[in-house]
Amino acid sequence: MMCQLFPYAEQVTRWLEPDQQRAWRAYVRMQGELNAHLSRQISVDSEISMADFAVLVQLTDTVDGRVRVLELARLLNWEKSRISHHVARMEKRGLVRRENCGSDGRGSFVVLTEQGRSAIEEAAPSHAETVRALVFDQLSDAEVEALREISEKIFTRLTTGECASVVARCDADDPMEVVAEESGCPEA
Amino acid sequence: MMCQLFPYAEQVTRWLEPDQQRAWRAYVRMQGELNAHLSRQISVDSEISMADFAVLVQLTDTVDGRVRVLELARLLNWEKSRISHHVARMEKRGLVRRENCGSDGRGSFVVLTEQGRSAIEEAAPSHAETVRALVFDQLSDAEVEALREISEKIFTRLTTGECASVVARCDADDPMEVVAEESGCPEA
DNA sequence: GGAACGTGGATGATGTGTCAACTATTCCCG
DNA sequence: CGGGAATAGTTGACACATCATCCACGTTCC
Repeated sequence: MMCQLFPYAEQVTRWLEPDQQRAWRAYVRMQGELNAHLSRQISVDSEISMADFAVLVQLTDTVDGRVRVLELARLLNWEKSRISHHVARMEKRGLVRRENCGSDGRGSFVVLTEQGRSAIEEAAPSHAETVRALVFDQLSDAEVEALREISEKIFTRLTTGECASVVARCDADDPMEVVAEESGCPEA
Repeated sequence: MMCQLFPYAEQVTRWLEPDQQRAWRAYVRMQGELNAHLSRQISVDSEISMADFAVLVQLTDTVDGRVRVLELARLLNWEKSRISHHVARMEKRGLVRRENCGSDGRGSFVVLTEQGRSAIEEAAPSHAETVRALVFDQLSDAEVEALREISEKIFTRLTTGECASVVARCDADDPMEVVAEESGCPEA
């Protein structure tokens, strides 16, 4: 590509090296395509979306299938208004329901319904299978390890120091573990 | 995590191995956070979004700053209705304008305006800097190489064979190169 | 020339994410 | 006890992506 954008002599921005540029392009392209593919797969194979799936996983992962709204936001690393809207939509479809919290008049629980439980039980196996087929069947053990290390390094950078302060989200100690947890569920 | 989802004896789904599970969790978490961070950064530091940026890059990358609508969709690997809606919004904000195509009565061009050009010229440097700081400053040369190879392997799997046929998008030979191109602009 | 079919593109409905208020409750401190 | 600050959660406006549908034009082939 010819970069025609910044023909300025006084350009001081540190652009990417050619190697970095190729890697970045490959990554961006891959993650966009992978996200799109996984979203499509789950919504075609079942009646729920990736976001629904994420919420349902968190609910399924508790003993009584009930989680406080902001706790859910924290677990998923979502904004509170996002979780609020999303729970409202899921409630309308019967996947969850809301219950008042007795001990705290402000709070409310999100509770898994039977319909919600069967929805995720239907969706999870093919989703896990897809992740395995698209990602891990392509990679060697060393590459899997490298993927983890690279991801952790970048994630650490994103969530420490001045970066973290920019983030307007619920600070989560364990965000976006959603698919990983289900997909990797080893003892089922 | 205790997987309480599928306590079925007849479970046949091949779940992920523990190592794969950790890698997947790290990846999902990282890419979610990185996407969010880049989107926020670009829209805070400038008047455009990541999607606007992507469109503007493609326009900037041609000699006359004009691209046919579906060509744009192909370049970005977007659906045609997505590009149509998005161009409409960008036109409303003065970043681009549409022009009829003389040689094909059905077609139309998307044309970069002066305002669009200054918008991307304002947005690009800090975006490139952010990508470099968040991603490549964290990685060794070997890791950059690994990231590229991993991404390419997965991308290849996504765009070949039965996978590709599921995709309802414009088949692009060079999709999502957007940020990479700008961020890596070496000769500016 | 014209019917059939493909292509370029727009449109409206719907679901989703973000931001900025806003309400209601609880906490804290004098 | 009273009053401000923090917390839990909702709401509305808006930007965005997807899907199905539609229309205008072009191509092909008879």
